[in-house]
Amino acid sequence: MTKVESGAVTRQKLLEAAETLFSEMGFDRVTVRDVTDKAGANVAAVNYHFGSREGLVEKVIERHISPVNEERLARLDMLERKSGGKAVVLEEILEAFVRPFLTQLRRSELSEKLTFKLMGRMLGDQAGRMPAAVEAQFNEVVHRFRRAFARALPHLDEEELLWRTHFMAGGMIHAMAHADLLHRLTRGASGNPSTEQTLSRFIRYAAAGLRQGLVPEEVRKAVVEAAPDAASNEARPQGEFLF
Amino acid sequence: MTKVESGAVTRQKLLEAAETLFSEMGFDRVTVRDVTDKAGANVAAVNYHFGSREGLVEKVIERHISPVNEERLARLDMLERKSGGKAVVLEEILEAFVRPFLTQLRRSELSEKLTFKLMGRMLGDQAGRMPAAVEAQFNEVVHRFRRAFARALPHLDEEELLWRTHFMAGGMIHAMAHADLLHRLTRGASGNPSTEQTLSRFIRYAAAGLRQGLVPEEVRKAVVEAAPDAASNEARPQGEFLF
DNA sequence: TTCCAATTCAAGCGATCGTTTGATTGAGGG
DNA sequence: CCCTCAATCAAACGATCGCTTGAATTGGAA
Repeated sequence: MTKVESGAVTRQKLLEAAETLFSEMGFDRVTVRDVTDKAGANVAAVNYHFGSREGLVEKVIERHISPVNEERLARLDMLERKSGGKAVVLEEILEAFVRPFLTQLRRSELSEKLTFKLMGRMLGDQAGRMPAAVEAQFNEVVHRFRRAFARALPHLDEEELLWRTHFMAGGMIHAMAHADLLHRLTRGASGNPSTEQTLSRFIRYAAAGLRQGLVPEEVRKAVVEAAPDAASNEARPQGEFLF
Repeated sequence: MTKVESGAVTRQKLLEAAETLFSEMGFDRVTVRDVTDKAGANVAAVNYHFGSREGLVEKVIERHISPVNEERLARLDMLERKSGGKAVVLEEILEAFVRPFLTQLRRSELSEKLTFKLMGRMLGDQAGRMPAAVEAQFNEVVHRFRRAFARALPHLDEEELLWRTHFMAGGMIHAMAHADLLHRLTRGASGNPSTEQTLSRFIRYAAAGLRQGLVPEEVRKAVVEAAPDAASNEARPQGEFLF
């Protein structure tokens, strides 16, 4: 093993051990020694490679969240380019919003259920543990998707939309956090439950809830054409909340 | 102050201090000394009155969750008695499921936003912090409401229902956990946002999602009458998950 | 008043926390 | 060959953790 490789290997082992432990026990219950023991490294390794315990936590979060948010924005970009000025279909927005988590599944070294549990912990967490860069990314995601939802659901005022998107995000986060349990409960009942099927279930559920109260198509069209870009001059609400 | 009162007062102060701190910082980040300092009590008071730190945590959880679950079951009882054998309307089940949290608001000494935040933490938490009695209560709640939902939504198979109810519960929990933020974001936009309005929003959102794909009434009736009690002999899934 | 039992208190227990230190290691370049 | 320097290590740092102890305090019973 070369000299430069050696450090990178330990660093990687620390990250993987931390990810596993964080997903199983939560960020607060895991000690630095838990991580270094599992990684087969010295106690000082965490501070050497990540500066501090919190530096390790932030790196773990960033490595899992950033690719998701990037793919979310890329997918939404593509949808909006494809639709050419018209509102994107609600189900497509929802897919752009959720599918990146499945992509991340394949990228990760962790098992499927641990990855989801970790995601659930990161998003459900109230403490401000997000690195500044990730938080800025979230602000962008929130802003972009909010506008997309607003255009796809022109019958909802700003406040109603805000609450409904929160109900939606909460369902997604909660389902991820407990995906292992749900899969265990349903296994055997109908064969092997695929994550793909769960994604489809969620999109159908959320789309119905978001659309609720939708006026008939003819009326909707009239409203949209009367105020085709009413959502563009909205005040951008300051972030703080995650998706 | 009488002798017997004195101990009860300190005990109460400890509980209230703990509730506030837990809701603000989470169960893990609060130390025993944080609690006793805020309560103006001695460090030993927690161990004297609650046996241990964990005993305090369990008492706080029990005091907030148990009344909610009791009211949930009482409301569902009443609905089922009222409907006389027929399936209860979905919106009524949802109200029986969520409204008890608003009742608890008035019972609590904490502010509205802190109570909700505390509820969100307790329900969203992955760690098994629930006292055994509360967990047994949750099992009852899950079982009873699952049956009620199954009867109100006969077009859904067991697996689909399980996922949808999880999406529903996640939306509720997430909204409670971030209720303070949401109210802050929407305040001013449309006057004073009432919790009552939020409850109504949630019920409409969740009902639409749960109903999604519902077959027309005539077909549904035929299905129900062909297998009027198919849900009664289901295997009762072991608990573990909360609502 | 005397006594008792519940409660509160200051002090400190051992354990464990995140972090630091200074020595040691070992592969790479001259 | 020796020197360099990133990397790892054992050891220990001060701080803080939950919890215990034994004495002091308190109000009500005898």
